[in-house]
Amino acid sequence: MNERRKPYPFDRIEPKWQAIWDETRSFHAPNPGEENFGPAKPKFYVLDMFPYPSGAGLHVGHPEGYTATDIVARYKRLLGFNVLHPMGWDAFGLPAEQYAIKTGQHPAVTTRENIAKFKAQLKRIGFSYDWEREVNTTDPAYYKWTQWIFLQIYNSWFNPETKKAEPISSYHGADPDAVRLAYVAEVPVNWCQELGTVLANEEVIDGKSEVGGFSVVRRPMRQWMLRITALADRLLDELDGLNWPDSIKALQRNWIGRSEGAEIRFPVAGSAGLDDRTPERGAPAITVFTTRPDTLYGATYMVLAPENPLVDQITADDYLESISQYRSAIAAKSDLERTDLAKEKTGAFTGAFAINPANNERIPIWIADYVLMGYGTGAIMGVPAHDERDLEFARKFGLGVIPVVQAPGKTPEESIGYTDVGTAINSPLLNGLSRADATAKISDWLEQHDHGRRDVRYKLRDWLFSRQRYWGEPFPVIWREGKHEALPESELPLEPPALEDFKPTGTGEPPLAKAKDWIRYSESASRETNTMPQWAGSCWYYLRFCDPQNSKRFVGEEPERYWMGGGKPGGVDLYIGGVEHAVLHLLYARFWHKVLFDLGYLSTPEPFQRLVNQGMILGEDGRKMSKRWGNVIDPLDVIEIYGADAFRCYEMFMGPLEQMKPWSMKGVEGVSRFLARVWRLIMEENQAGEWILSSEVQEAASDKSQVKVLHATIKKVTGDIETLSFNTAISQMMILVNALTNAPAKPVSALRVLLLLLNPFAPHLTSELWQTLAEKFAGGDGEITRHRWPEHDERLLVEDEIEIVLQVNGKLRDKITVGLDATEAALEAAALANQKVRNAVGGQTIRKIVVVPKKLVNVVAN
RNA sequence: GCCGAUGUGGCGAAAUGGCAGACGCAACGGACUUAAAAUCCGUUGGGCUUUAACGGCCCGUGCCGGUUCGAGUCCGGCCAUCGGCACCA
Repeated sequence: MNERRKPYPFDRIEPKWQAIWDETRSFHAPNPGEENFGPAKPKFYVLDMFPYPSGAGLHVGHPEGYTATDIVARYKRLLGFNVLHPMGWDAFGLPAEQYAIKTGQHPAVTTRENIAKFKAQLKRIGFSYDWEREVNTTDPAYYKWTQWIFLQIYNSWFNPETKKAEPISSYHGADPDAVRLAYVAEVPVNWCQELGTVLANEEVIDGKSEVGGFSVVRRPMRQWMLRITALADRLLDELDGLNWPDSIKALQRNWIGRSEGAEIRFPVAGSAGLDDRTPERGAPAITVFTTRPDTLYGATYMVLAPENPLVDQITADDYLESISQYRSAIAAKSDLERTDLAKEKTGAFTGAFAINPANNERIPIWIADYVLMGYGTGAIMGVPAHDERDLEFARKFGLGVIPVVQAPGKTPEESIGYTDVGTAINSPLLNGLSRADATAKISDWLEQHDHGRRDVRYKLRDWLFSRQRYWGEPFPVIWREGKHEALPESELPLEPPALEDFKPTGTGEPPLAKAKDWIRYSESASRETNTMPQWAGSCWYYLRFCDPQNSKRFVGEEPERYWMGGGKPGGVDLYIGGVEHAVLHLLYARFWHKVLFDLGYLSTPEPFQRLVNQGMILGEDGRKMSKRWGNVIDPLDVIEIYGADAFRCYEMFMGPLEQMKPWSMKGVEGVSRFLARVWRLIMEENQAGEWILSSEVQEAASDKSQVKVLHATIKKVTGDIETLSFNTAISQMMILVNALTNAPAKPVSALRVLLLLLNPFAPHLTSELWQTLAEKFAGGDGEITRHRWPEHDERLLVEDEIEIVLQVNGKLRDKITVGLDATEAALEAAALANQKVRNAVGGQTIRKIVVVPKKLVNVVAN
């Protein structure tokens, strides 16, 4: 590529200003009590989702959100806010460890290198982070508090009466370990052999690991769990008050998956061939969960999940073999095969019967893999007339259909999906009732007769919180005689052992188990060898940013109150990041936050008040950027050619922040041209080819049309930054620059306003030009960042004459210019006198004339 | 299947129910230049029309309908694309 002349010297001014900002601590946000803290200033906390510092460095997706928050941060500072705008590193996690295993380098080393690279790249883009607040989740001074928070969770329980997390000391039951918010359970988990670890449900996509895409199997293991389900209702209900995209709220609601219904108990009647004999061995009843208790009369069979332990107790001797065969066949299937919707229903009869409590009918009990052990009670009542899946099963195995609610003029089978229009039939207690009434009545009846009770179930599972990996926070827990205990707070941070070999063991035993000395805690106690998942550190980093150096507390009370609480509605004022965290990070962080809030450590119940997701940036070919397509754009390459300011502005000019949009180098060039035009408004080249202040820059007054466009721009840019409509803000500044370019004289006052408006977008360019103007013209002393955001004067936007649109039957016919004070009658008269309007009306009769003052006249005729 | 988002020129896009396509890209024309690049100025949704000239007329925001003096925008019903969830009882 031939060396072309830079349109303006960004390669000189960008490093210059980045150095000045560092030296003068331009973007340090003082905490209450700190030097230079202004108590009168309102606070604004604007946060990015901190990155995982991968070896590949930044891609163009990172700076999209970061530029948006940086513009808001710089704008709010100019408005006089005390702005918290921090950055840090989510540095624990699988990729660093996988890389370490491959290269033999310790993950701490690669992590340190990657962070240095990321940080240099971010600085190169000119972000105004307060680097004095940098945090790193793998720093013992940080994860000390991650471990401490785990202990707070471990030492609490959810009190159903207060609906709050409380210290475990307020629990008066026999076994506190049964109610802790962090507990150990032997549960079927997602085991990934390739990664050598278990994974949370949220980390498994289509039966494969989210990281690496390796296959994941179900396997029972003893694991640490966090009781997030206890907070399910609050996590659901408190979404309502948040300023988040509806789509993200919907994703979380969907993930929590609240269903209201009832638990119903069906007594087991006896085995086939042993009519009506009460069984002697166990299994007195099967409990099901249903969202449709009003269809109880239609239950013609029952189904247990194949894994349900009750199967062993109820299966009749003659059926033991066929049931056993079916269960083995199902166990051999992967999750993916099992959940394949297209496949036919399968199942096997247990030989046992249950009694429908509503009508005392004997109904057969089957097992089938369309019933899942993990949801509800692992058992259902089969109601073929009201559930398509049950109908399919009943048809295949001939299990009868009794309509309970029937649509008018439809057969029972046709009634499925139309039940709402009918009223109950074939249901002695419920006949004639609407669905809502029938549900209420049967629920009351079940409770009165002790056959069941109202119940709520969630799709949300408790959070599987342990991993069999090396590169994570060790649990601050020891084991003594088979029981877990919290490590004393004084022993935090608990650092992992310095292992030479940190590869997964392949057996499910964590790598830390290899560190025999480290494991041994005392004569009688040993350490927990699992580690925490990557999510742990990111669950609370936004809190640490408020007070990152505090060695006494995870966050000081006063800084927390100031940055997170104080003003209503509180919390992080603006949080921008990728949509991929809709149900993982954002749900986990809310959970931790609520527990800490309940325990009295925090001043607001929700962490993130306003959330925005930036859209993905695609390659120039419209495909997702990927090495495979060779369409990956490296931000540093772009900055090399066009400069950081052009890069920032282009990313914001591409289109709406939240929208997915393709990259265009031509587009970058266009924005770069715009910035060069701004430069040349103020600078010109002398004979020697040096840039000097342009002779056209003068201390003159702006003319009327300049004043108008200037104030329109102040108004538009201010409003657009508030709504994050950066693309239209830049458009408006282009209009202003075009107007100034055409003017023979460039008034200093107008230029200064332009520079202030553009400063959040192109901070280097505007800083340099501001300084250049200050050298010759009074009134601009000091850095641009110390000045005030301009305000527009509405009176200067008012036009003397306005253009009025003339329509006939809603179609544009002409435009006329009238005085501002034209009355409605005058407008009407002007319209009727207009030749084009008269032509359009022709011989028709005028029925009506609509006059919208200052806008239009519409003549309706036919 | 359920939930959510999106659909406007050659392209990225803009438009409190009131002039559709601001701004930018690309393209074309012009100025400057020995020439090119850069820069500056202009034209640019489609169609029809001999308009001498200021032009004139029709169509146009995924599709069908509705509300309204007036719909890209509001309402109802479809279609397509993308994303999420999915045998959750």
